[in-house]
Amino acid sequence: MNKDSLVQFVQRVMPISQLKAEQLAAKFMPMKIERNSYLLKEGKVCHESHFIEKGIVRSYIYDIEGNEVTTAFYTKNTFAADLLSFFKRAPAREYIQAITDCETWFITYEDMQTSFHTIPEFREFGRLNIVNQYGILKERMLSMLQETAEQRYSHLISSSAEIFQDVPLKYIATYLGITDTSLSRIRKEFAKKNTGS
Amino acid sequence: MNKDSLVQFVQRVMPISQLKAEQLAAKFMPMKIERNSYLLKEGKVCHESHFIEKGIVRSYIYDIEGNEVTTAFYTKNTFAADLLSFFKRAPAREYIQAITDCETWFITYEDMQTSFHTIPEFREFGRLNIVNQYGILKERMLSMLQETAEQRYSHLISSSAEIFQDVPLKYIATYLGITDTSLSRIRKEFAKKNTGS
DNA sequence: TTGATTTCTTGCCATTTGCTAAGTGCGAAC
DNA sequence: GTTCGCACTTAGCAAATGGCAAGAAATCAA
Repeated sequence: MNKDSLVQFVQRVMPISQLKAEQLAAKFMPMKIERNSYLLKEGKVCHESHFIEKGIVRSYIYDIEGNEVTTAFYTKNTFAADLLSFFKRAPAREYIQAITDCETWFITYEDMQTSFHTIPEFREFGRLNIVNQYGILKERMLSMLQETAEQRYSHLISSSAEIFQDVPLKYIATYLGITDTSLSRIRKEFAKKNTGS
Repeated sequence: MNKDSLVQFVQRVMPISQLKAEQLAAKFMPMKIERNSYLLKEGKVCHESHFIEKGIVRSYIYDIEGNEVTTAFYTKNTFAADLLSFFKRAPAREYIQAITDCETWFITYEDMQTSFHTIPEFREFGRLNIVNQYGILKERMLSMLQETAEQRYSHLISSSAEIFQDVPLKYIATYLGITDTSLSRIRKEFAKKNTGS
């Protein structure tokens, strides 16, 4: 397992030399995570941010009635962490769980703080990463505001088809803000519409 | 107009001495904004971040069908800006408009970058601010995933009653992800339920 | 393999929300 | 004061989604 994809990720986030990008990437350590194991549990402080090299991860919380609600999926070339807990050093409300076996590059909060102080580019990288997460969330917020469940499903399947290979549909349903029953119906309709084409 | 509320805001975001907080606040300049005027228009890069001293601001975009969708309300003691445009120096998709006459303390991107380089506490303040915005958005995302429109309305009215004094209901409706028709019905039901108590 | 468990689908009906259109009320402009 | 425009409400019907329960399919463990 080499760091190419992480280095390339850094370079996509901001303009930076290969050398500098490799310097940033050097601060990350490899980890293998078993299917179903947890990167984070509710009540704990999130100490690590994981760049996913391979595998699928999801985060979820329990709502007031005790139902699981999937808050995010993390796949290849994304960072999995509870940003709020990680940066505010506060207990997490979420669980973060590996859905498949995963390989990640991770950094601890302490190492990141050290790098923030010593490497200006790291600060910029960190800030842009948070901003990008914010952007993703905002995009999703908009889709909740204006789109139907079927449209959200359609977008998800075209942007993240790989999720459907490994993630149980009931998790995808709560991510889309609907019940597994509704998702099942939507899939049926969707398949009908997209068969002929 | 003095900077007390801004100084106090800084101190709520992070533990910091009065003196340091005042140093940070010193970087902000006052501005008066007229009702209905724009802090930002779609296509422009967001150059300023405004701490709202007084007044109400909303941000909105046009969806694919050309309908306005309210993306956020900003009231006293919050920062109004298009984070994505501001930090990525990219054209904004949103409009940000004053709903009432406003008074703000603002900082430009350039001044902020300078302060980031020279004042470590400013970096921390900036980062925590973004993280907090992320947290607010995440909270709202969760409410979209799990709550009914009436529950979202109920929460908004208890957390931000001041919005209802000045903001047309049709803007609040799109913020809640419903039509003004539905909001009207919900308000009727809500009033009925909460009359006796 | 077999049985048990979980996931997914389906049907029925209730509820929520949207769409369209009409009507009401209020304030601004003349 | 009258008229116009805008915001808001209301009504009737259609579409989307949820709740519940039963059954089918897939998965897991022994």
